[in-house]
Amino acid sequence: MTGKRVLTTRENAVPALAEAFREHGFEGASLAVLSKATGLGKGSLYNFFPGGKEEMMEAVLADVDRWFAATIFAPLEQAEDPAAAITGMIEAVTAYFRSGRRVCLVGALGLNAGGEAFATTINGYFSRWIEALAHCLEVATVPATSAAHLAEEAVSGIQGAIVLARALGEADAFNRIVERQRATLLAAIRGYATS
Amino acid sequence: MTGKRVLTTRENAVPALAEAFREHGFEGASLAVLSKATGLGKGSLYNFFPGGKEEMMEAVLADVDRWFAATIFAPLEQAEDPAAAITGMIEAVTAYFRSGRRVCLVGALGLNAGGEAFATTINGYFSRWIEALAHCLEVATVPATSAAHLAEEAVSGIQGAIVLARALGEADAFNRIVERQRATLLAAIRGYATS
DNA sequence: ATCGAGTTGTACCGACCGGTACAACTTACG
DNA sequence: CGTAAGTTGTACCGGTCGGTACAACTCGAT
Repeated sequence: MTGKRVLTTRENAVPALAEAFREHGFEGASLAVLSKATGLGKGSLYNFFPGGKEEMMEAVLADVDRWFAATIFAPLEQAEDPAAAITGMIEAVTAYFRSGRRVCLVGALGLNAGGEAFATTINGYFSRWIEALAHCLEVATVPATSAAHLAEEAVSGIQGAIVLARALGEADAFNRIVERQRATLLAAIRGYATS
Repeated sequence: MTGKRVLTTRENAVPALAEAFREHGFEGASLAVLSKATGLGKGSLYNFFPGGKEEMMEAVLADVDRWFAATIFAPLEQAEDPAAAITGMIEAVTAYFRSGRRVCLVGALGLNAGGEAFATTINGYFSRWIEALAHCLEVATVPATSAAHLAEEAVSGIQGAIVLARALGEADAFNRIVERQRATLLAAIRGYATS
């Protein structure tokens, strides 16, 4: 226990790894790419992440999950002000995904095979998001089944907005779609719960 | 011009290539994978696709585009019976994507970098889909701006449904979401065009 | 100054990558 | 049957993959 943390890098490198995985995918992000992205040599990377790429991705996913839990899930779950929580979610998501220019790491990982190793993490990410949003809607006037459907649709819609905005190279498409999601959710809160 | 087509394979191999690209992505689909998927050796593959993987993907995308144009876009564009065209679109899409178990090749290609080489094809696929659906809605009572928004939202929603169903490993999620899209579109046709 | 735990770059490994070359084969036509 | 165009498997190329080994280095504690 002499040298503690000389330059403290492991947690420091995670955001750079996340960006690299987002841009190139899990299989596409070679060690050369990850090394350049972090500024660390292979030796350093394997020193911090002995499990290799898989452990790096696990660390990234844990970091992403922590961020979403604190910034998005928690406000929805406590839901003292449902409308504000939903508006906050939309704004946070728009900023985080940079209007669709930035890919959702978890969603993309679930699409391409090779993400099977992280299946439970991926499932948990979306499950918790949907449940948190549904709970927030239930705290408002929305009945349980409608809340579940609306939540599922909103989370799905955000993912679709990312795909479409990327495909069209049109960030405004993301903003438009997500804004409509917000309006739908807020309308439901105000008592227009559909069947 | 003696040997015509001995076993006529080029067009015959495209569906197998498409499945391989869907399952492994563009970068993840190695020549070994493609060879096994098609049952053809590397020599045969390069005989039919001298441009390598890129030409194979182009052929696959052209095939996908042909299928969508004939099965989905054309009925929307002629739109003699808008409601029937929309219901047909939803049913065809559900069958094609196997309730989300099957990935949308074009959407996934747009997410992961490396699909940049096919950017215009990807853009065209989604643009035409949205425009065809919007035109179909316009043929019904829906005003132009609402039609454009609804169409954009529906196509985006289908992509999101694929992402979510895959992430949750729950095919029913796809069916639920897509069914709601159908209901929304048909409701709009019946005159409930929103702002 | 010395030591040792922690950190880093670099050389290297076998495996596999996309792609090429080419000999062996199949087949239609004369 | 002979031949040539078309098709196929296989060996091979340089390069890169993920991962390992290890010597050189940093730096706080003594």
